[in-house]
Order: sequence, then C-alpha cells, then structure tokens
Amino acid sequence: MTRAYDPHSIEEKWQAVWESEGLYSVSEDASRPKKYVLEMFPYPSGDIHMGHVRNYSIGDVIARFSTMRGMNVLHPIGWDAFGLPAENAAIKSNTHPATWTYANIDKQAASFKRMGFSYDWDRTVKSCDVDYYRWGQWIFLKFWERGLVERKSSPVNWCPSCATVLANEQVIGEGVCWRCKSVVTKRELEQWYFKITEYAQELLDDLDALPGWPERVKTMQANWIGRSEGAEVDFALCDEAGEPTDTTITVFTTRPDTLFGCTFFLLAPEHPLVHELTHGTVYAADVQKVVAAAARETAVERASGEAEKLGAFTGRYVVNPVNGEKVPVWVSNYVLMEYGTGAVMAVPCGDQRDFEFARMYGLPIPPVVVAEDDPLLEQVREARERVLADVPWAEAYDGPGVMVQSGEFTGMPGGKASTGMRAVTEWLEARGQGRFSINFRLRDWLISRQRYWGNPIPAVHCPACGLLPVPEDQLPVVLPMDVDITKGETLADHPEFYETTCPKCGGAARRETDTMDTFTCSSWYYFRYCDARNSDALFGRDAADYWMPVDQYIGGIEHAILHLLYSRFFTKVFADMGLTSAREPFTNLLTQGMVKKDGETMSKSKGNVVAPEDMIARYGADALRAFILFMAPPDKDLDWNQDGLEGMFRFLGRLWRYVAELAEGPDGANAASDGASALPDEAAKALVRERHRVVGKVTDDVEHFGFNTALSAMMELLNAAGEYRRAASPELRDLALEREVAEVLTLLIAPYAPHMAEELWRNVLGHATSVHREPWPTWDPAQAAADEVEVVVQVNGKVRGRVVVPADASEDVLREAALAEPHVREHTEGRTVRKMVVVPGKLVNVVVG
RNA sequence: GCCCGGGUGGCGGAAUUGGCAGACGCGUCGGUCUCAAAAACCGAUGGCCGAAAGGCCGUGCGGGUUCGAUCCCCGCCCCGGGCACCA
Repeated sequence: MTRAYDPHSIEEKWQAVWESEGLYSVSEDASRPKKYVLEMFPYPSGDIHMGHVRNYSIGDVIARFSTMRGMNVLHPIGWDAFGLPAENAAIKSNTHPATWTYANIDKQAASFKRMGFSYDWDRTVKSCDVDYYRWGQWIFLKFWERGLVERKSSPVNWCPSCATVLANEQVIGEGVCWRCKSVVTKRELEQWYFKITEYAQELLDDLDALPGWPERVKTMQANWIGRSEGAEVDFALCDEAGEPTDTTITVFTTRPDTLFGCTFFLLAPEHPLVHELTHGTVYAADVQKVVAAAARETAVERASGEAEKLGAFTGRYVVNPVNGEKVPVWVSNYVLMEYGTGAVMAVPCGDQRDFEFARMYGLPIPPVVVAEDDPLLEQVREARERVLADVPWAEAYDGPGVMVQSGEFTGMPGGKASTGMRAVTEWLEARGQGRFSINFRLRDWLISRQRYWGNPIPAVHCPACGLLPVPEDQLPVVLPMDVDITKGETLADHPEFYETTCPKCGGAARRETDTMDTFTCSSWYYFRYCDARNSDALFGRDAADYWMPVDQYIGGIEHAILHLLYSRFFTKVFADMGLTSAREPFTNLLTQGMVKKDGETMSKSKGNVVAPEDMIARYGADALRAFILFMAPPDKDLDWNQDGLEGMFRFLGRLWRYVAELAEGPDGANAASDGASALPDEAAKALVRERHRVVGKVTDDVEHFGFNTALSAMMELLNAAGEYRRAASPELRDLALEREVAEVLTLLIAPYAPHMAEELWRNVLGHATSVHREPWPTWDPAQAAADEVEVVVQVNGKVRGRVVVPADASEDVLREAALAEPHVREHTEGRTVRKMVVVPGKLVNVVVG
C-alpha cells in the first residue's frame, strides 16, 4: 500500500537533515558561475505574514533553481534589527528593546526555517549586534573623511508620533511619516546629514545601466532626483531709497529666455533676508502675516499646492540684469526655501503660479514668449521694447514660441532648452550676472534620529575643539543597555554615555547622543553577507569582488526610492573608497506585489490576517510556498484564497501518488524494468513530447519569473502522464518512460516543494544524494515538436474547421487541405475565393466574396 | 492636473505580443467506487438559440487599421499606484 502524502512527517525531518549536511552553506568557488540571490532585509517583527511567505518563496525558488542550473548560489538572510517598533513595544510591555528584538529574531527565524528556505544561516547578521553596527560607525567615519558628512541647521521633517526627525524620502504621500503615517511638521533643527546630493548626477545617470530594474522604479528614482537644467541669475538688491547696491540675490530658473517678462521677485517666507529687509519698516506687519501663515501651514497643505497663495510687498526692489528694470520684491508662501535658492524671479506670462499671483495682486503680465499660432503674435512680433504690458490670456503659456519684447533677443525661439534660453544665459555669463546651472530636487539625507534603539553616531562635541569624529581605534561606540526605555529615556538622558573626554585635547566633552537612521543599517548589509564573520574589516575585497553585485534582488515596491536609493549611494561611495569594483548593488530587481485579503491589506486592526503558521499546520510549507506562487505573477497584488491552497495540496498529493505508485511498481514489482520492449505507440510519443515541452517551458518560465505558469505546466505534464497510463494497455506500458517522467516532475517541483521533492527523490525513488544538488533536467526542442499539427481553417476570419497535417506541410498542401475540409466547403460553396492567408503550422484563412 | 500600471468566465489567472480567447487551478454540476459519507478517480462547465448538427454574441465602452485585433492606432469610462506650488 502506497504511503499517502503527509507533509508533517517529512518537512521538519528534511529541514534537520539539510542543516546537518550543510546543504546550503556556500563559499567562493572560481570553477562555477556565481549567483547572488537576495530578498530584502526583514525587520524582525516576530510574526511572519503572507507578504514574507511570498517574498522569500520567490527568492528561494530562484536560488534553488539557479543551484540546479549549475551556479554557485549565495542566498543569505539576516535581520534589520534596530528601529522604533522595538522601542515602542518595549515601552508598552516594560521590557528592553534588545530582549524584544532577540526574542522576535528567534521566533521569526524558526518560522523561516519551517518554510524550508535555503539560506546559508552561517552568514546571518543582526544589525543590533555590536559586531555588525561597529562597521556602520566605521562607514560613518570614512564618509566624514571624504567630506560626505555634514552637521547643519535647517528646516526638517518632524514626526510628532515617532518623536524624531525624518529624511525627505521618509515623508510619503500627502506629507506623512512612512512608518506610522502621522502628519509630519517642520522644525528648524541642527542635524547630521549624509551628502547624497554629491552623487545626484551619478545616481541619475546610472539608472540607464540597470536594464534589469522595472521601468517604474527607475522612473520614480529619476523623478525623485529631479534634475533641472537652467541658469542662475543674479539680481542686484536696491537699498531703501531704491538705489542699486553691491548685494545680489541669486535665483535658479529653467527659463532664462523669459527674463524680460520678470515683473516681480519673490522670497520664501523662511528666507533669511525677509526679516532683514522689512524689519522696522511699514511693510513689516503685512510681511509677518504671510510668514506666520506659512509657518502654520501643515506639510500636507503646503505640498498639495492647494494652499491659497499669499503675498506681501517688502518695500524693496531688485534690478533685472537684462533690462535694468527695477522689480518689486514680494514674499509668498508658494516659494519653497528647500528648492533652488529660496528666491524666484516671477514671470507671470510663462508660469501659471506667477500668473495667478500677478492677477491676485494686480501686477503686470507682459508677454515675452508667444506661441506661433497665437493671434497675439502679430501685434508684438517686431517689438523689442515693451509695448504690451498685459496679456489677454486666461492662463500662462509655458510652451515653445517666439521671444518678443525682449530687446536684442526678440525673434529668437524661446522655451525650455531653446536657443533663446542659451543665448540669454551666455549674455549673462559674459557680464558675470548669471551662469548655466543644474538643480536637483534631491536633498541631503538626514541621518540622525533622537531615539535610543539605533546605531550611536560616533562623534564628540568638545567645547574647545568643536565637533570631532571618534577615532577609528576607539570604535565601537557601544549602545548602553541600562537605559530605562519605559521612562522614555534616550542617550541624551544618560550621563554615563555622553560624558566623555575630547579625543584631541583630552578635556571634558560630550558624546553625540543621536543614533543613525535605520536605513543606514540596511544600506550595506548585502556587502557584509559576502564576508559576514570578518572581524578585521567590513568585508574582504576578494569575497566582495567574487559575490557582488547582487544578481537578483527581491522586495516590495515601497522601497522604490528609500532603501534602493540609499543602497545605490552607499555602493558608489564604497567604490570610490576602493572597497569594491561594483558601482551598482543590485543588477536585477523584482518588486513583488502585496498579499491582500478581500481586496484590503491584511492588518491586525482589520482582523483579516491569515497566519502562515496556520496554513503550514494544515497543508504543510510546500503547498503554501507553491500556492502563493501559483496564485498570480509575482509582481502583481494578489488576494488570498484558501480554497486554492487546498487545490495545490491536492496537486502535490496527486504528484506524490504518481511517483510513489510507480516506484513501487504495479503489484509491488520494481518499476525500473526495461521499457524498451514496449511499443512506442502514439500515446507514448505524446507523453515524450509533453515531457520535453514542459521542461522547456518550466525552465523558460522560471527565468522570466513565470512561477504560476511553470506550475501549470507541471500540472499539465502530470495530467498527460495520467492520460498515458489510462490509454496504454497494462502489458505495453513503458515503465522506463513513466519513471523518467516521475523523476523529471520531482526535479521540476523541487524548488517549489523542496521537502516533498527530497522525500520522493531520496526515499521513494531511492537516490543517495539530495535532489537539491541534482542538475536541472535537460530537454530537446526537437522531441518537444509534434510531427503532426492541427491547423485552424477560417472563412472570412471565422473558424469553420480544423485539419490535421504534417508539421512541415507546405503552404500548397495547407491550401488544398483547407479547401477540402467539408465544413469549410459549405461556407465557400458558390462564392469566389479572393485570397488565402496561410500561416504554416497555425492557420489558413480563406477570404471569399 | 501630470506620469506609469491595469480592466479577459462565478473566482484566481493563461494566451510564445497580430493567428483556435479562456491553458492550469478554484468553484459548481453530473458520474464511478461505497451500506453511507469522506477521500480518490472520470466527465461537463463563457453567454444566448438549438434535440442535435450547428449558429450568433463575447477580452471596460465607442470608432479605426487589417484577411484576421485581448494584442496596434484614435477618443472615452472605471480601478490601482507614483508625483504634484520644484521656479
């Protein structure tokens, strides 16, 4: 009696065997091509959820498949273990964040092991281990040496719920915190930054070097970096009497060709000159109203562009360098201090915001770039001086056109990146009043956090020597464990930590008490995996050169900017430091979709969480892994459905029975009998064809992440095997062929259902070594091809019949066969055949009139 | 508002990108086995008309190109995501 498929009796058994055999431990091996397969660094929240199951199952299939294809595969796992949830949980449950974190890591690692993922656990890292984070501090010091660390005061994003600052990338959607979704506010604070903007151009340019990334992700990064080409223009500031001074205010503009249409000038409410220019004047009160209103605006209102435009005249003027005109300086909330210089030349005819502002405050709107098809052009085409002070338009025009009322530039083409734009900039450059310039939307990365559970920033504030790095030989700065987190203490409340001596003068000094953004920990972990136990260096050059870059990275789309941009930045700096030859960390990126329930994201608060553990308990890890991959293509969102899991369990059971019954043989006889005596009948030929076709299809599908269709193809092969068994007479069954199909199916399913495949391979089919070390089955396209094909015959585009012809039938043979088909004849009877379209091997279309 | 995705049976999804729409699975219905049930196995399953043969309709909607369109083009509608006062 054949043993039934029982995942519970085999899964944990094989997990233990694999571990003791060291099946997934790898080392550098020059004789095989390497492949580095990596899933995004998990935060150890303790519970694994379906998103994890999906993410790590995708990676595991790719890793196991690659091994079977002959590659030396690095597939590591570790824990992104610093972060706020640990602190919040600790406060709530009166434990230490470390206790909570390490317990969660153990729990989650056990769940991952229970899923049967093929990780090299010897390389595991935990970012809260001092052996790990000391290298984060070392990186900080190296960045500092290279001038990539800066401490400066500026308006920053503050999350009131997390009680800490956030980097720009970490404010998402309508101005909310990426982690807790609270509305973020602005505060002026002195903070630590990594100067990622130094790499803005390279981060943008090298997106082109990533053909293996989704277009969507690259577009999002390009938009985030936000490169604009234009010019800086210097405007001389006039004194209170209206006389030009030597002080200039510089603006950035993408449209220097519209400079002749500049009729006012704007400063951001936060601009330092605002107070200086208006203090003690009659304009101060009105200006203050705008400044105060802007300060009250939430990030949401400000970012949405829906806030009402407010403005106030400062009483001062600047001189337009192209025509010497004095234009009034206003303050307005629609000018952002963070972008460009915080000052703007307003050209109302060419910019919708300036247009609206001008209409609101009665400022003139002279046209300077007019579209070719605009009737207004005839009125002003030849005018070099301003003859028309206001446009009859309902809105601004920012497209290409002809420059008018623009002095010597009149008649030139204007618009973005136009000859007029270049001519005006060159004119300014020749006079020292402007220059070509490129502006990025990307801001420097704010990395300091006012929280405890993170990597301490290795710096010292000395009253005598100023700000100093902790010397390299004094690393690591160990995070003290005796902080009372339940009282809300941070390092700043901990004198034993912050009281120190200056590394330079030896006097009393204060240690920096901010910790680093957790995104710094996840920006280099993939390098550490290459050489995880190295105690002398972040990683050895040889190990990194062998493994890096990551060949296949898998994770959620939510990191399209955040983690993926930071990691690209770190890798580029590492390359410039000579640590690695990789300039990009992740060659191929797969962004997997979300796992939902009834169209909604699973969450405890909604009470719709499906626990993977419950599913494993019922159907085993193999069915769960295979099913989540079968449900949908990996990059699409999917809606959880338990009935389908049941179906996958049934398929595995069918496959099990097929292999097991065959191995035991009919009536207990050994199935490995000589099948050569059996006649190669049509049924056997069909099964051989299917075997080759399916191996080819599964191979191709996995390479393109078509896990769902790969599984369908395996089901088709099993169905074909069943049909063969029923069709072939018992005495003529080709048992050798059936045995081959059974082995092929076991090999094909191995990456998806590794435990079942292993049990079948070793204990049922009787092989001595692991299925996961077997070479991937080969296939012969010639044997996959049928010698006869069914060709569809259409009459006027409608299918009217089918004919079976040799696969290599000529067009003439096809024509003849098509016209002879009885049903086709009915439809062509008495009508003229005007044309016949023949697609060999596929279709014939008879066009009749 | 702008930029990407996407819309296919009762459901998840296929269709080698211009060549049999609906593979595979779920669900449903019918059958075999059984005292019965479960499991397993077999069969049917887009809609409408028809006893059947067969016919008509059908990939969000409306046009177009083509011998032929889920696929390409034009114009809409809906869903999801990203960006959004960036000068």
